[in-house]
Amino acid sequence: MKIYNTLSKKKEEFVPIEEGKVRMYVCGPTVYNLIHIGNARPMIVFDTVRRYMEHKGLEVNYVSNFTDVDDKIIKKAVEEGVDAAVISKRYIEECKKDMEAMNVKPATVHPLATEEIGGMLDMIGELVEKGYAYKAEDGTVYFRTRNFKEYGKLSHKNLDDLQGGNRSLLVSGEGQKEDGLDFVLWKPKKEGEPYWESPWCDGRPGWHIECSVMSKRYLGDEIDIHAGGEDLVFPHHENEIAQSEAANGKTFARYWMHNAFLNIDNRKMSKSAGNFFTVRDISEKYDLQVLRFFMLSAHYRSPLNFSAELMEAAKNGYERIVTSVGNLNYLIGNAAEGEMSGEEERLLAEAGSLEAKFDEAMDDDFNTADAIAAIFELVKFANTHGSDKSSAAFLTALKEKIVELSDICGLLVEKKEEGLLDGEIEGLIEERQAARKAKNFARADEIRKELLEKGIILEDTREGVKWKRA
RNA sequence: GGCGCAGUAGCCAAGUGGUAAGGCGUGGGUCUGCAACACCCUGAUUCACCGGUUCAAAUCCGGUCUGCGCCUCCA
Repeated sequence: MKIYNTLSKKKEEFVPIEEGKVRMYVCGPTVYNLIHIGNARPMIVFDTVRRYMEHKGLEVNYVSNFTDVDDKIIKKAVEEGVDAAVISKRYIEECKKDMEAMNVKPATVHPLATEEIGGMLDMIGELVEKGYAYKAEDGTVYFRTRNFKEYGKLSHKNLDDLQGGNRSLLVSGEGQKEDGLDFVLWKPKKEGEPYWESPWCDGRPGWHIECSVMSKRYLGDEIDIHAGGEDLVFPHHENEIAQSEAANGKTFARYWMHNAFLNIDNRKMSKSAGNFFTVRDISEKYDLQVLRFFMLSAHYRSPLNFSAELMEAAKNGYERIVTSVGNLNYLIGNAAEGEMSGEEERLLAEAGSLEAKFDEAMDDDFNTADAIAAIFELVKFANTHGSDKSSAAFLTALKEKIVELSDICGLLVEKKEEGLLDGEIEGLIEERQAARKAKNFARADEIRKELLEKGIILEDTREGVKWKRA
């Protein structure tokens, strides 16, 4: 299995620290609002990475935090006149609902920044002790960036170039830093804000220290994979490396994975540009499986553009897989029991090569676009070779292959047995069948239209009437 | 200004030295009362452009154009 490592800018063979086990940390969202579709990309992408690793038999300890103390949360709390914890709690719950609808597995642990303050105080204290951090006049604790010699190794930046980019000294507190590159580990409270006591001042942690500490607490000093959106490479992840490696004296993470951004209509998504969508917005129009399918249709390191048109195409593509599985299930229900024929066994072996293609794609830095192409080829194969003459064993084997590969991508393609239709609708379907038999097609079409208005789509197949919800 | 990414059919998107996967859409056909589903056929002599290296390039090198990202909160 090869993974592209931002550190080396190369694909590297993945070798876990401990054989058979993976320690993985994914930077989670700041919970000040419903998550947007940009937040959804890393969730879906890295959940897929996890699923594939688990499929390969690796045990993945997957940790993803919620940042629940932050300026934006406080701002929102002030607006609503409630406690910051009310805001973060609310949006964590909402986020979990969205994750479930996208079929993103809950992490092994979802730590909250506010519950890890003790660890942060410890790490900051250690950094101060080792000379990597210092307290300024007002109690703010800064990281002494230039003391960490490898600073810039992840983002491949040169410290002096960064210095040039640091144009403004107007940012509050800037004047008390020893160096423009130094960043905040702990900052003093402001009136009305949540705070914790510390040896330096009453205040709250800087953003970067949170992840360093939560990763250490749940995964140890040295982990296999640290992941997040590409915008986090600098400064967030660079700073995490500096903090963790300065404090722990060990390599923080061996592999750094970053997903590219999601754009909307070829523009960066932003509230001010008015092209901002939450996952909840999308769920009003689409099954979120469609969003998941869409996200996986391109490689995670390529920018992905989102538009209404592209979502429609994704919906049609996703439904092609669902329809095929539905048809297979239908055929299985009506197929005669019995052995697979020699020809069927030969065909099944042929289909096996498509599974190999899927694995090969995923092994190559999680090339989900290629992996999904393999699923489509399997769908085509099943549609072509599965018929009412096939054995149940053959049909079942084909179906299971499609469902299993889709499941590795976190795509649910087998529709659950829908609840029984209510009597009125069933009556209409029967009436329509009678009308069709009597060649009263006008009435038959009228009923079909009526049912469509109730969200029931009818399809007359060779085997009988099928229906599905719109 | 510094650092970096990308440009493959109408659209999306794999492919990083050996002669262009897959999906969506379009058009035609089979099936079907019709519709839907499905299947068959339909698509780039060509991979932004110009040079170069090579027996061989979408893939490597140089240059040009275009779009984008990071350097500041951001997935």
